[in-house]
Amino acid sequence: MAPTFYATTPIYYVNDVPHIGHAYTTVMTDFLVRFQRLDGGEAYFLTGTDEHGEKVFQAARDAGADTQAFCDRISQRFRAAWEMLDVGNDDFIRTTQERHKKVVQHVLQTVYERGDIYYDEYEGLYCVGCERFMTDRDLAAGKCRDHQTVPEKRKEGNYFFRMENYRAWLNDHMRDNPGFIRPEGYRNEVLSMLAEPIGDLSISRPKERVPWGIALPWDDNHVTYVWFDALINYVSALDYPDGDKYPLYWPAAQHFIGKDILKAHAVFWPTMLKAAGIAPYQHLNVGGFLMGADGRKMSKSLGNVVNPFDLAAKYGADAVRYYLLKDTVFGQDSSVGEAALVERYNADLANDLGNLLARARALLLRHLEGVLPVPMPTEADREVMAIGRGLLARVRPLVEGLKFYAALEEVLQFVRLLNRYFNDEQPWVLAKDESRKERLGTVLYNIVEGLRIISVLLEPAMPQKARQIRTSLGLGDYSFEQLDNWGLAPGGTQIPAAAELLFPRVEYVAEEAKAEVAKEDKVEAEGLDNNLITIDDFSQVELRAAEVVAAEKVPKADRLLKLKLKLGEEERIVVSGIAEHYKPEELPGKRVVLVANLKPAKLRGILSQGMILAADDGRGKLSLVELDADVPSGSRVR
RNA sequence: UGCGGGGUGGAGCAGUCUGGUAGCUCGUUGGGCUCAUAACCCAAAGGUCGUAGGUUCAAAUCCUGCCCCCGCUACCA
Repeated sequence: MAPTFYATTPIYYVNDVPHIGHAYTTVMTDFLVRFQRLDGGEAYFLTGTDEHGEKVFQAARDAGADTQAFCDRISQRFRAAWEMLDVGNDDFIRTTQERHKKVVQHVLQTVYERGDIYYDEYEGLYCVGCERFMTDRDLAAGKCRDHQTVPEKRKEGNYFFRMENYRAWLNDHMRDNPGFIRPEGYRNEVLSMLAEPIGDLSISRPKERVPWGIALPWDDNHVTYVWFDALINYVSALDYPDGDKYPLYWPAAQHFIGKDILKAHAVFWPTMLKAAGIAPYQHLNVGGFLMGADGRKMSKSLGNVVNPFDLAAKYGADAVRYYLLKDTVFGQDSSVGEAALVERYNADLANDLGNLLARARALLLRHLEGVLPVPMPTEADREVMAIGRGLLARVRPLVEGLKFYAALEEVLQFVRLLNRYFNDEQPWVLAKDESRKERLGTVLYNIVEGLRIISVLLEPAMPQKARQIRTSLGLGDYSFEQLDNWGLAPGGTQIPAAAELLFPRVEYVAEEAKAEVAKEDKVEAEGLDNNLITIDDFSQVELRAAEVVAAEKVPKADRLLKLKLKLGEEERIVVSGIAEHYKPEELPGKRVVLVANLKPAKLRGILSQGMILAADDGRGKLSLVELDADVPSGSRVR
């Protein structure tokens, strides 16, 4: 690997508490950093929190907290989270720190003076309730989704970064440096973004609207937009431009991110760097998403959310780290769950690795007084020795290619080979024959020596357990340099008589998961108590029986059906999102319940005059509320 | 609707860029061993690599059409 390595995770936004997505990216980064260090290189590892912007300001206000105090609290939760997962970051930057603000202003000033920032007025739809401009997705039928009000047209002055001017340069840079963004799929995605104009980037917000941010150095009435602020953390943490760390580490910068923030890191950030006269980073390593055990996006209503910190408390940080590295393919979406973790843990760690250590220790203690002998290798030992010596050479390129799962599997294959060797050489039989004591010693030595190599190669994934393996064999620490030599475990070493079981087998009890879900449901139900409405509130809703006269699919919409309803003499058109649950032809004749006094809204160009009721099972399945056929249409429903 | 990812033995996944023995883990069946955490070792069964075409001496891999699943997105009054 390269002699120096500067690795960063994203700085995590404090409007959310740490979750498995954060943990995933952070563990991958920590693995690579530890690998690099053991491989004789130098590494500097940065993580931190992103604390400015509108959402944080609002979240603090909603929580009734002082903004900075709110940031302090959430930021601390991230620190604690990484401690819990044994993440060995060198620095933890916060965008509200003075050292960061200073650098953001310096970079802004530089780019401004170079003429790449200009002022422009922007007119858009502004919702007073939300206190922000609306995008198309915030609007439904011309109204704000949250406030049901028509937003007003408003003008706002903003500063813009001439990002478009750097599009051609970035495109060329990516062509010249194929590994700039990896894996390749994400590189292609960015290249296709760059094939079309990317526009200029708004980099400021008026202070009266968003007071929580870093003031622009030349205009105190504006604060820096969060992305322009946040991305700079990667250099501000190195005390750019004058600090010692900057020239040392920046040329070796590698960012690790999840695919959700690809554009900001692959397009905004390199063009910002170029405009500021800073060299681009070396690599952007993009990870996929972790899905629930069912392969679907994690969500509370699906009950498939995996909490890595609960798992770490239950099975240990190393088990969680190993699982995330071994059972996912970096760059691709992977599904994760507790049952799969337990299966992986039992198969790889308890049965194969832990058990190998236990059986070797048992024989050493019983027959050789716990003293590691000096080996006398024979022909039968050649395969084990050769594969053990060559292990690092096979693992390293896999790690460099970000194929962590394959790198760990390579090590596990060697663990399995040692178990086979154990069975073939039958040291427990050798022990019964005093004349074969030397052979017994050699076999046990080879297994210990194999475990030494294994423990060092697993150390980036499982720092605690790796040391525990060596401790229970009376061995100290080693670097990768000491792995291609067979025989470095010193003969004569006394192994400790007692040692804790390395990885006790665990059992996954599915019932516990169910109990958790029940608990969550209960909490949600209690939450509703505070949300009670009066009978008067309810009577404002006019529900009526209606008969479906006709139904047809709305073109170019997956979920929508256009229904013609009869309410006594009256006819109504209603658009309903039930197309995935009901076929148009099965609806005519059904008596349904209509919310008759709902304000009409346009959907896919069709005016919908009301809404029909359906039960939602929380798993995306809908079931219409139906009435007996003898209820006359138009009847009031109460 | 647009964009992206995926469909490989019973389950979960590699392999696809750089065509040429379909690999790993779990599970199943039979056997071995008794040092060890009911673990370890051996053997076997089980795959028309979503589908239909095309290119090629040769396709899981390259090209085209289609089907299905997932994510974001439009759309759930």
